[in-house]
Amino acid sequence: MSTLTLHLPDGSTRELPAGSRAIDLARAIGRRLGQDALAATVNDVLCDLATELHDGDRVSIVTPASEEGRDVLRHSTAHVMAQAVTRLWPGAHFAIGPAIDDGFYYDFRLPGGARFSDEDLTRIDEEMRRIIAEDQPFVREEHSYEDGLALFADQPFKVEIISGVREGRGGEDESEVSGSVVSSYRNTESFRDLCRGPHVPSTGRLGHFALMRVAGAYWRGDEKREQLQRVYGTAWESAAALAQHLEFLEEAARRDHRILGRDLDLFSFPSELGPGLSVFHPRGGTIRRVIEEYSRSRHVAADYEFVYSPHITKSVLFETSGHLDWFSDDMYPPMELDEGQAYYLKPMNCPFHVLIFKARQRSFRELPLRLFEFGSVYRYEKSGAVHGLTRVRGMTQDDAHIFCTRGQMRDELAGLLTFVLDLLRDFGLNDFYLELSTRPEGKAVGSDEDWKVAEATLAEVAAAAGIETVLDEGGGAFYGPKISVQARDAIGRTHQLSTIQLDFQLPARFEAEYVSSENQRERPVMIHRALFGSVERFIAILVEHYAGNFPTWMAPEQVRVLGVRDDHDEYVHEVRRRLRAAGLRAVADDAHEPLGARIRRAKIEKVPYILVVGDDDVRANTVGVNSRGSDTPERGVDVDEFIARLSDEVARHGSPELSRGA
RNA sequence: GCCGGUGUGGCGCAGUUGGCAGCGCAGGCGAUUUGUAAUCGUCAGGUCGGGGGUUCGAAUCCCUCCACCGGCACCA
Repeated sequence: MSTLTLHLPDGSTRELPAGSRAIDLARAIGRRLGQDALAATVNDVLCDLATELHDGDRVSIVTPASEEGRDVLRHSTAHVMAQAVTRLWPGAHFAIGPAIDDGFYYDFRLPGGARFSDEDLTRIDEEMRRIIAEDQPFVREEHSYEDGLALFADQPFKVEIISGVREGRGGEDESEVSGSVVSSYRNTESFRDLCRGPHVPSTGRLGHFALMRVAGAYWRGDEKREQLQRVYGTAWESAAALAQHLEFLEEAARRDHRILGRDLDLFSFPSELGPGLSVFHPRGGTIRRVIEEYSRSRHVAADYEFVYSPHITKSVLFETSGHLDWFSDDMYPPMELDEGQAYYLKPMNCPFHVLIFKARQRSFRELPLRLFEFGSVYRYEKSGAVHGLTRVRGMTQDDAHIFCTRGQMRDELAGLLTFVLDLLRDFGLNDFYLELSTRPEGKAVGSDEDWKVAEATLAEVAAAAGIETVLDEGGGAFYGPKISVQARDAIGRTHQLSTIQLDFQLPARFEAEYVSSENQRERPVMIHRALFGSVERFIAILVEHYAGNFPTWMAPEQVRVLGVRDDHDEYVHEVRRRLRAAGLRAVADDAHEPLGARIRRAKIEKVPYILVVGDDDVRANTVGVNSRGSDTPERGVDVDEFIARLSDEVARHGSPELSRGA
């Protein structure tokens, strides 16, 4: 056959001479595409532009400004980095270097146990730019298993990868080795890397990258194995895209809740308390109280019962629950009391709620029984894990456990998911996807049958919710699978928020029972759920989502009242008194400073409304309104009208009746 | 826990080859009386993360511990 018929993504076909490669197709389609092309997808497989095409192939050309294109150029940039490092540190061993979100990394072992310093990043960067200027080709070569081992004989990590695949370990689809064929990419006579590809045609196509940081990383992610030196970089298709990403990182840094928490006087981590232990200051405390009160009101409306449990318990509770078997290393060590009785600080609330369920005989008529508690828990997080309010050693969960029959669980879960999403939307989060986490192999308890039913039920409910759902294989808890709600924040980052877990195990371990309509003792199903996760972490996410500009209903201080001169102070306090009488959080600033300075301070403190009052206002019973985010103040607003306006704004965001579906 | 980095008034920073710990903001006090993002002056505030060592002398050099930051691992 002398011509090939190729199918393009738009449904059209194109004829090319036999023996044509993907790059020939790109050039045939257009000169510009020929120049832009980085790789191709042939019959849904990503591959090099040099790939030879066959009659009937479905081909699309991969260009830089696409997910696949960025992946290819990031992965190729990682290879360039590996070459740069081996040039600078002859004898360096390199392990793996994949593309990741926003960039790439590569793991190295330097000769003599040397470590990268920050200055080394600059040297590596410069060397990489030299390699890019040399415009070295990426040449794919395939070798036999034995030749592959010989080629990489001086690279022990590569040898391990090659032989590992051969021995059937880690034969996943991302492998560089398939069957007996080992593929590599060669840039120069002296540098090649084991790789499945694809890569850009030559290093000259790269260059919009920045090396970010060096970090330690365990070989193969296993903490029992050697720790390597990992260099992270970011890489993009254009200088503009790179600049935009760096700007995004700066924006994220400006929103950092640890910084804003201090600047806005919300919370702190006194070193006297220890790592991961926070205190909430009055302003942060107000935000927290508003959030908690709102959550309570929504839970009341959804037929939850409110319960309370102590912070410590005898060990038997966590022996029965099984948590001591799994998590004792992550719990605060026990205190020995009463002749050797061990008491533990509680790391979670569920066993307490089971005891409340078991406190008396339960009838099917009581189910579903929904027990809610803002439960403070303590977990001995490893020292390297604590992070601001998002990973702490003491936190409060908005925790509830729902006891229901097997027949009820599907509807209960479906209703719960709606409840969760509604509540999160009320806090201004509205871009979600779900994650379905299944049985963790090797660390799960319970029968296969129970797990199957639980996973299937959750999958069904997730599907019915009509929200994008991704599978998290093996990510469930030891006692059951879970759905977690992932929320995207104002700058597009995702945070795992609510988790909903289905559990057949704890009721069995505690021998929880209810009496059915047939007068039989039956075992209830338990649903664990936390909507905020931890209140502390939720607040951290909201601080960053809003960049500290909390909506008025949550703002610690809603209004600040300033007089133009101090002889307006009496009226200032009068206005403040009326605002507070209307239930608004108002503060007067009567410091003897110029108005501009006091306005500036209020703006920096992100107060939603600044009221300025002067002679005209005293005379007319009005205020000047300077709203956050607006640079044109309103003058002469009637005080009662302002109060009504603000009360309405707060009520619309903060009441269950109005916010639900409104 | 592991790898790397950083610790100087509340915050942000400066501090030469080891030689009297400084600046700005914030804070107190006084003056100023201001219509929409910084009035002026003045005062106070530090065991330079803790401990040990070297030295005539340490914020500075060495050891060690702690905390924090970035990752890894972990995350009921």
